[in-house]
Amino acid sequence: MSTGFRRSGRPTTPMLDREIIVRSALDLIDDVGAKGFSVNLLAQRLRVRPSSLYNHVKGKDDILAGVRELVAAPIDAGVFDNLPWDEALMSWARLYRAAFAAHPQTIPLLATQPLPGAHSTVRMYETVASGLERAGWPADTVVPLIVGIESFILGSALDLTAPPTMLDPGPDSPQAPRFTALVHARDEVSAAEGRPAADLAFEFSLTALVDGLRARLAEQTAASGDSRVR
Amino acid sequence: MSTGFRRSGRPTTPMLDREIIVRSALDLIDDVGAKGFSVNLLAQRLRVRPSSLYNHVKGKDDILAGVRELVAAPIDAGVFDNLPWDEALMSWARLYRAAFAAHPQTIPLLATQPLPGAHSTVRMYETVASGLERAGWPADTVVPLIVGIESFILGSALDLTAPPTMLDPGPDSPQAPRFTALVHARDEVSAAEGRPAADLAFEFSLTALVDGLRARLAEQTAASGDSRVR
DNA sequence: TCCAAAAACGAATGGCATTCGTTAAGTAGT
DNA sequence: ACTACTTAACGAATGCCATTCGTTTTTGGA
Repeated sequence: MSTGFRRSGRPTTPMLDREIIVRSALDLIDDVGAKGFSVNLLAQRLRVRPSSLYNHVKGKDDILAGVRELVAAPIDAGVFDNLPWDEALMSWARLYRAAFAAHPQTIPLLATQPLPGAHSTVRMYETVASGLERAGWPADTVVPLIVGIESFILGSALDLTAPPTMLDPGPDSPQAPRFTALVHARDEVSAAEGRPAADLAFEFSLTALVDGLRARLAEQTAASGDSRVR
Repeated sequence: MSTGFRRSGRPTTPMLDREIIVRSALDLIDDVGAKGFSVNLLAQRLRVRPSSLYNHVKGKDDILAGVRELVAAPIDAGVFDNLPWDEALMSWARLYRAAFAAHPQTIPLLATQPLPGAHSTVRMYETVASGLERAGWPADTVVPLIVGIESFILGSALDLTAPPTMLDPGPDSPQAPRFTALVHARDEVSAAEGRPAADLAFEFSLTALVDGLRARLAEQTAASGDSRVR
């Protein structure tokens, strides 16, 4: 019968490994938010002293890198192998945003820190880039396109962390009558369709962005007399 | 002759006010980066004990809110009063991004924290929203449009904090041959034009986004038989 | 069987934001 | 001019944080 604490010395069965730590960290962030997350609290949850974690993990940044991999895991670029580039791009963008939307509390923690050179990440970029190149995008435009849409996705993810309604101090703010009215118009549509306003904004701009890209590609292939597959 | 330190008690001439603190904070962040910034270090720069700051400012978050106002000050939505909506939107987006690009170290600090309800911010939204409404955008689409383009801008600002070149581990990474080649193609264009790659990506996608928006508006006004100014 | 590595603890370090009590100087009212 | 209040600085203390190091115990391979 355990007395509830453990003396010094290696335990008979290990309490920790990287996997356990990282998964528990994600749970903790989901529970207490980015601001509340700390290594000490994580150790407490794992029934372990904070210093024990450092046998498996380099430090807080390393833990967050692991959390990032976990959150990003469901982002599958495989759609680029099966769909036309424009449909694939939209699917990928939705998956990407949905992955972060599933853990909105992690966004402030993960958005800033530079992305990991993890294999999975590089493989994803390779798939997306190859798909766009195959579709006929000029070599020097593929990476800017990816960077641009990724910026949009990440910015939209950040938007998820903002308070749900943009601004609504008093019954209506006399400072910005038009803006206030337009926010209400948006909210009504959101309520009528039963979808969060942030989702509608994302779809609206994603559609516009991809429409614009389609037009640009058509223009470019017409000008160069190029004829590629899809 | 001062001995270099000050005893307790109110000083003969005040050392601090909110303005001084906030401006110095921005300078400090520009110098030492988001990670290096701390209230203690700021106090040290101001030749003052940390606790003195709390006579003028509520805390670190309050300081950052002030920094945000400072950084965002040059974002002028006045273009919406003088230009067609699409040109105004692009000008505004460039100003917005440039404001953050002028202080890239602040981005990790400011991107996450929810935006302030400052008067200047609300006024800006009012101007933008009114401009778009005047141009014929349906009431329920104006706010989604603003949210979308703002997400893109903020995401692009975050991109500025990332290492300049996206990925380039060895001479070429065998994991992602196409992607690596396409990064190089982008870098060559960037070098040839003498502009940072991030700028080109921003312009590329901003153009596509606004192109898509233009098409959507044309479609909508045609469908509804509407005829507005501009 | 012995020994190095692994994996836990416990104590300590230095940094952090913030609070509180103290002190001294301006300020307003009598 | 004396008093009382407010202002704005200091100094000490609190409680949190991430991280390091030395110690202890157990495991697993030679």
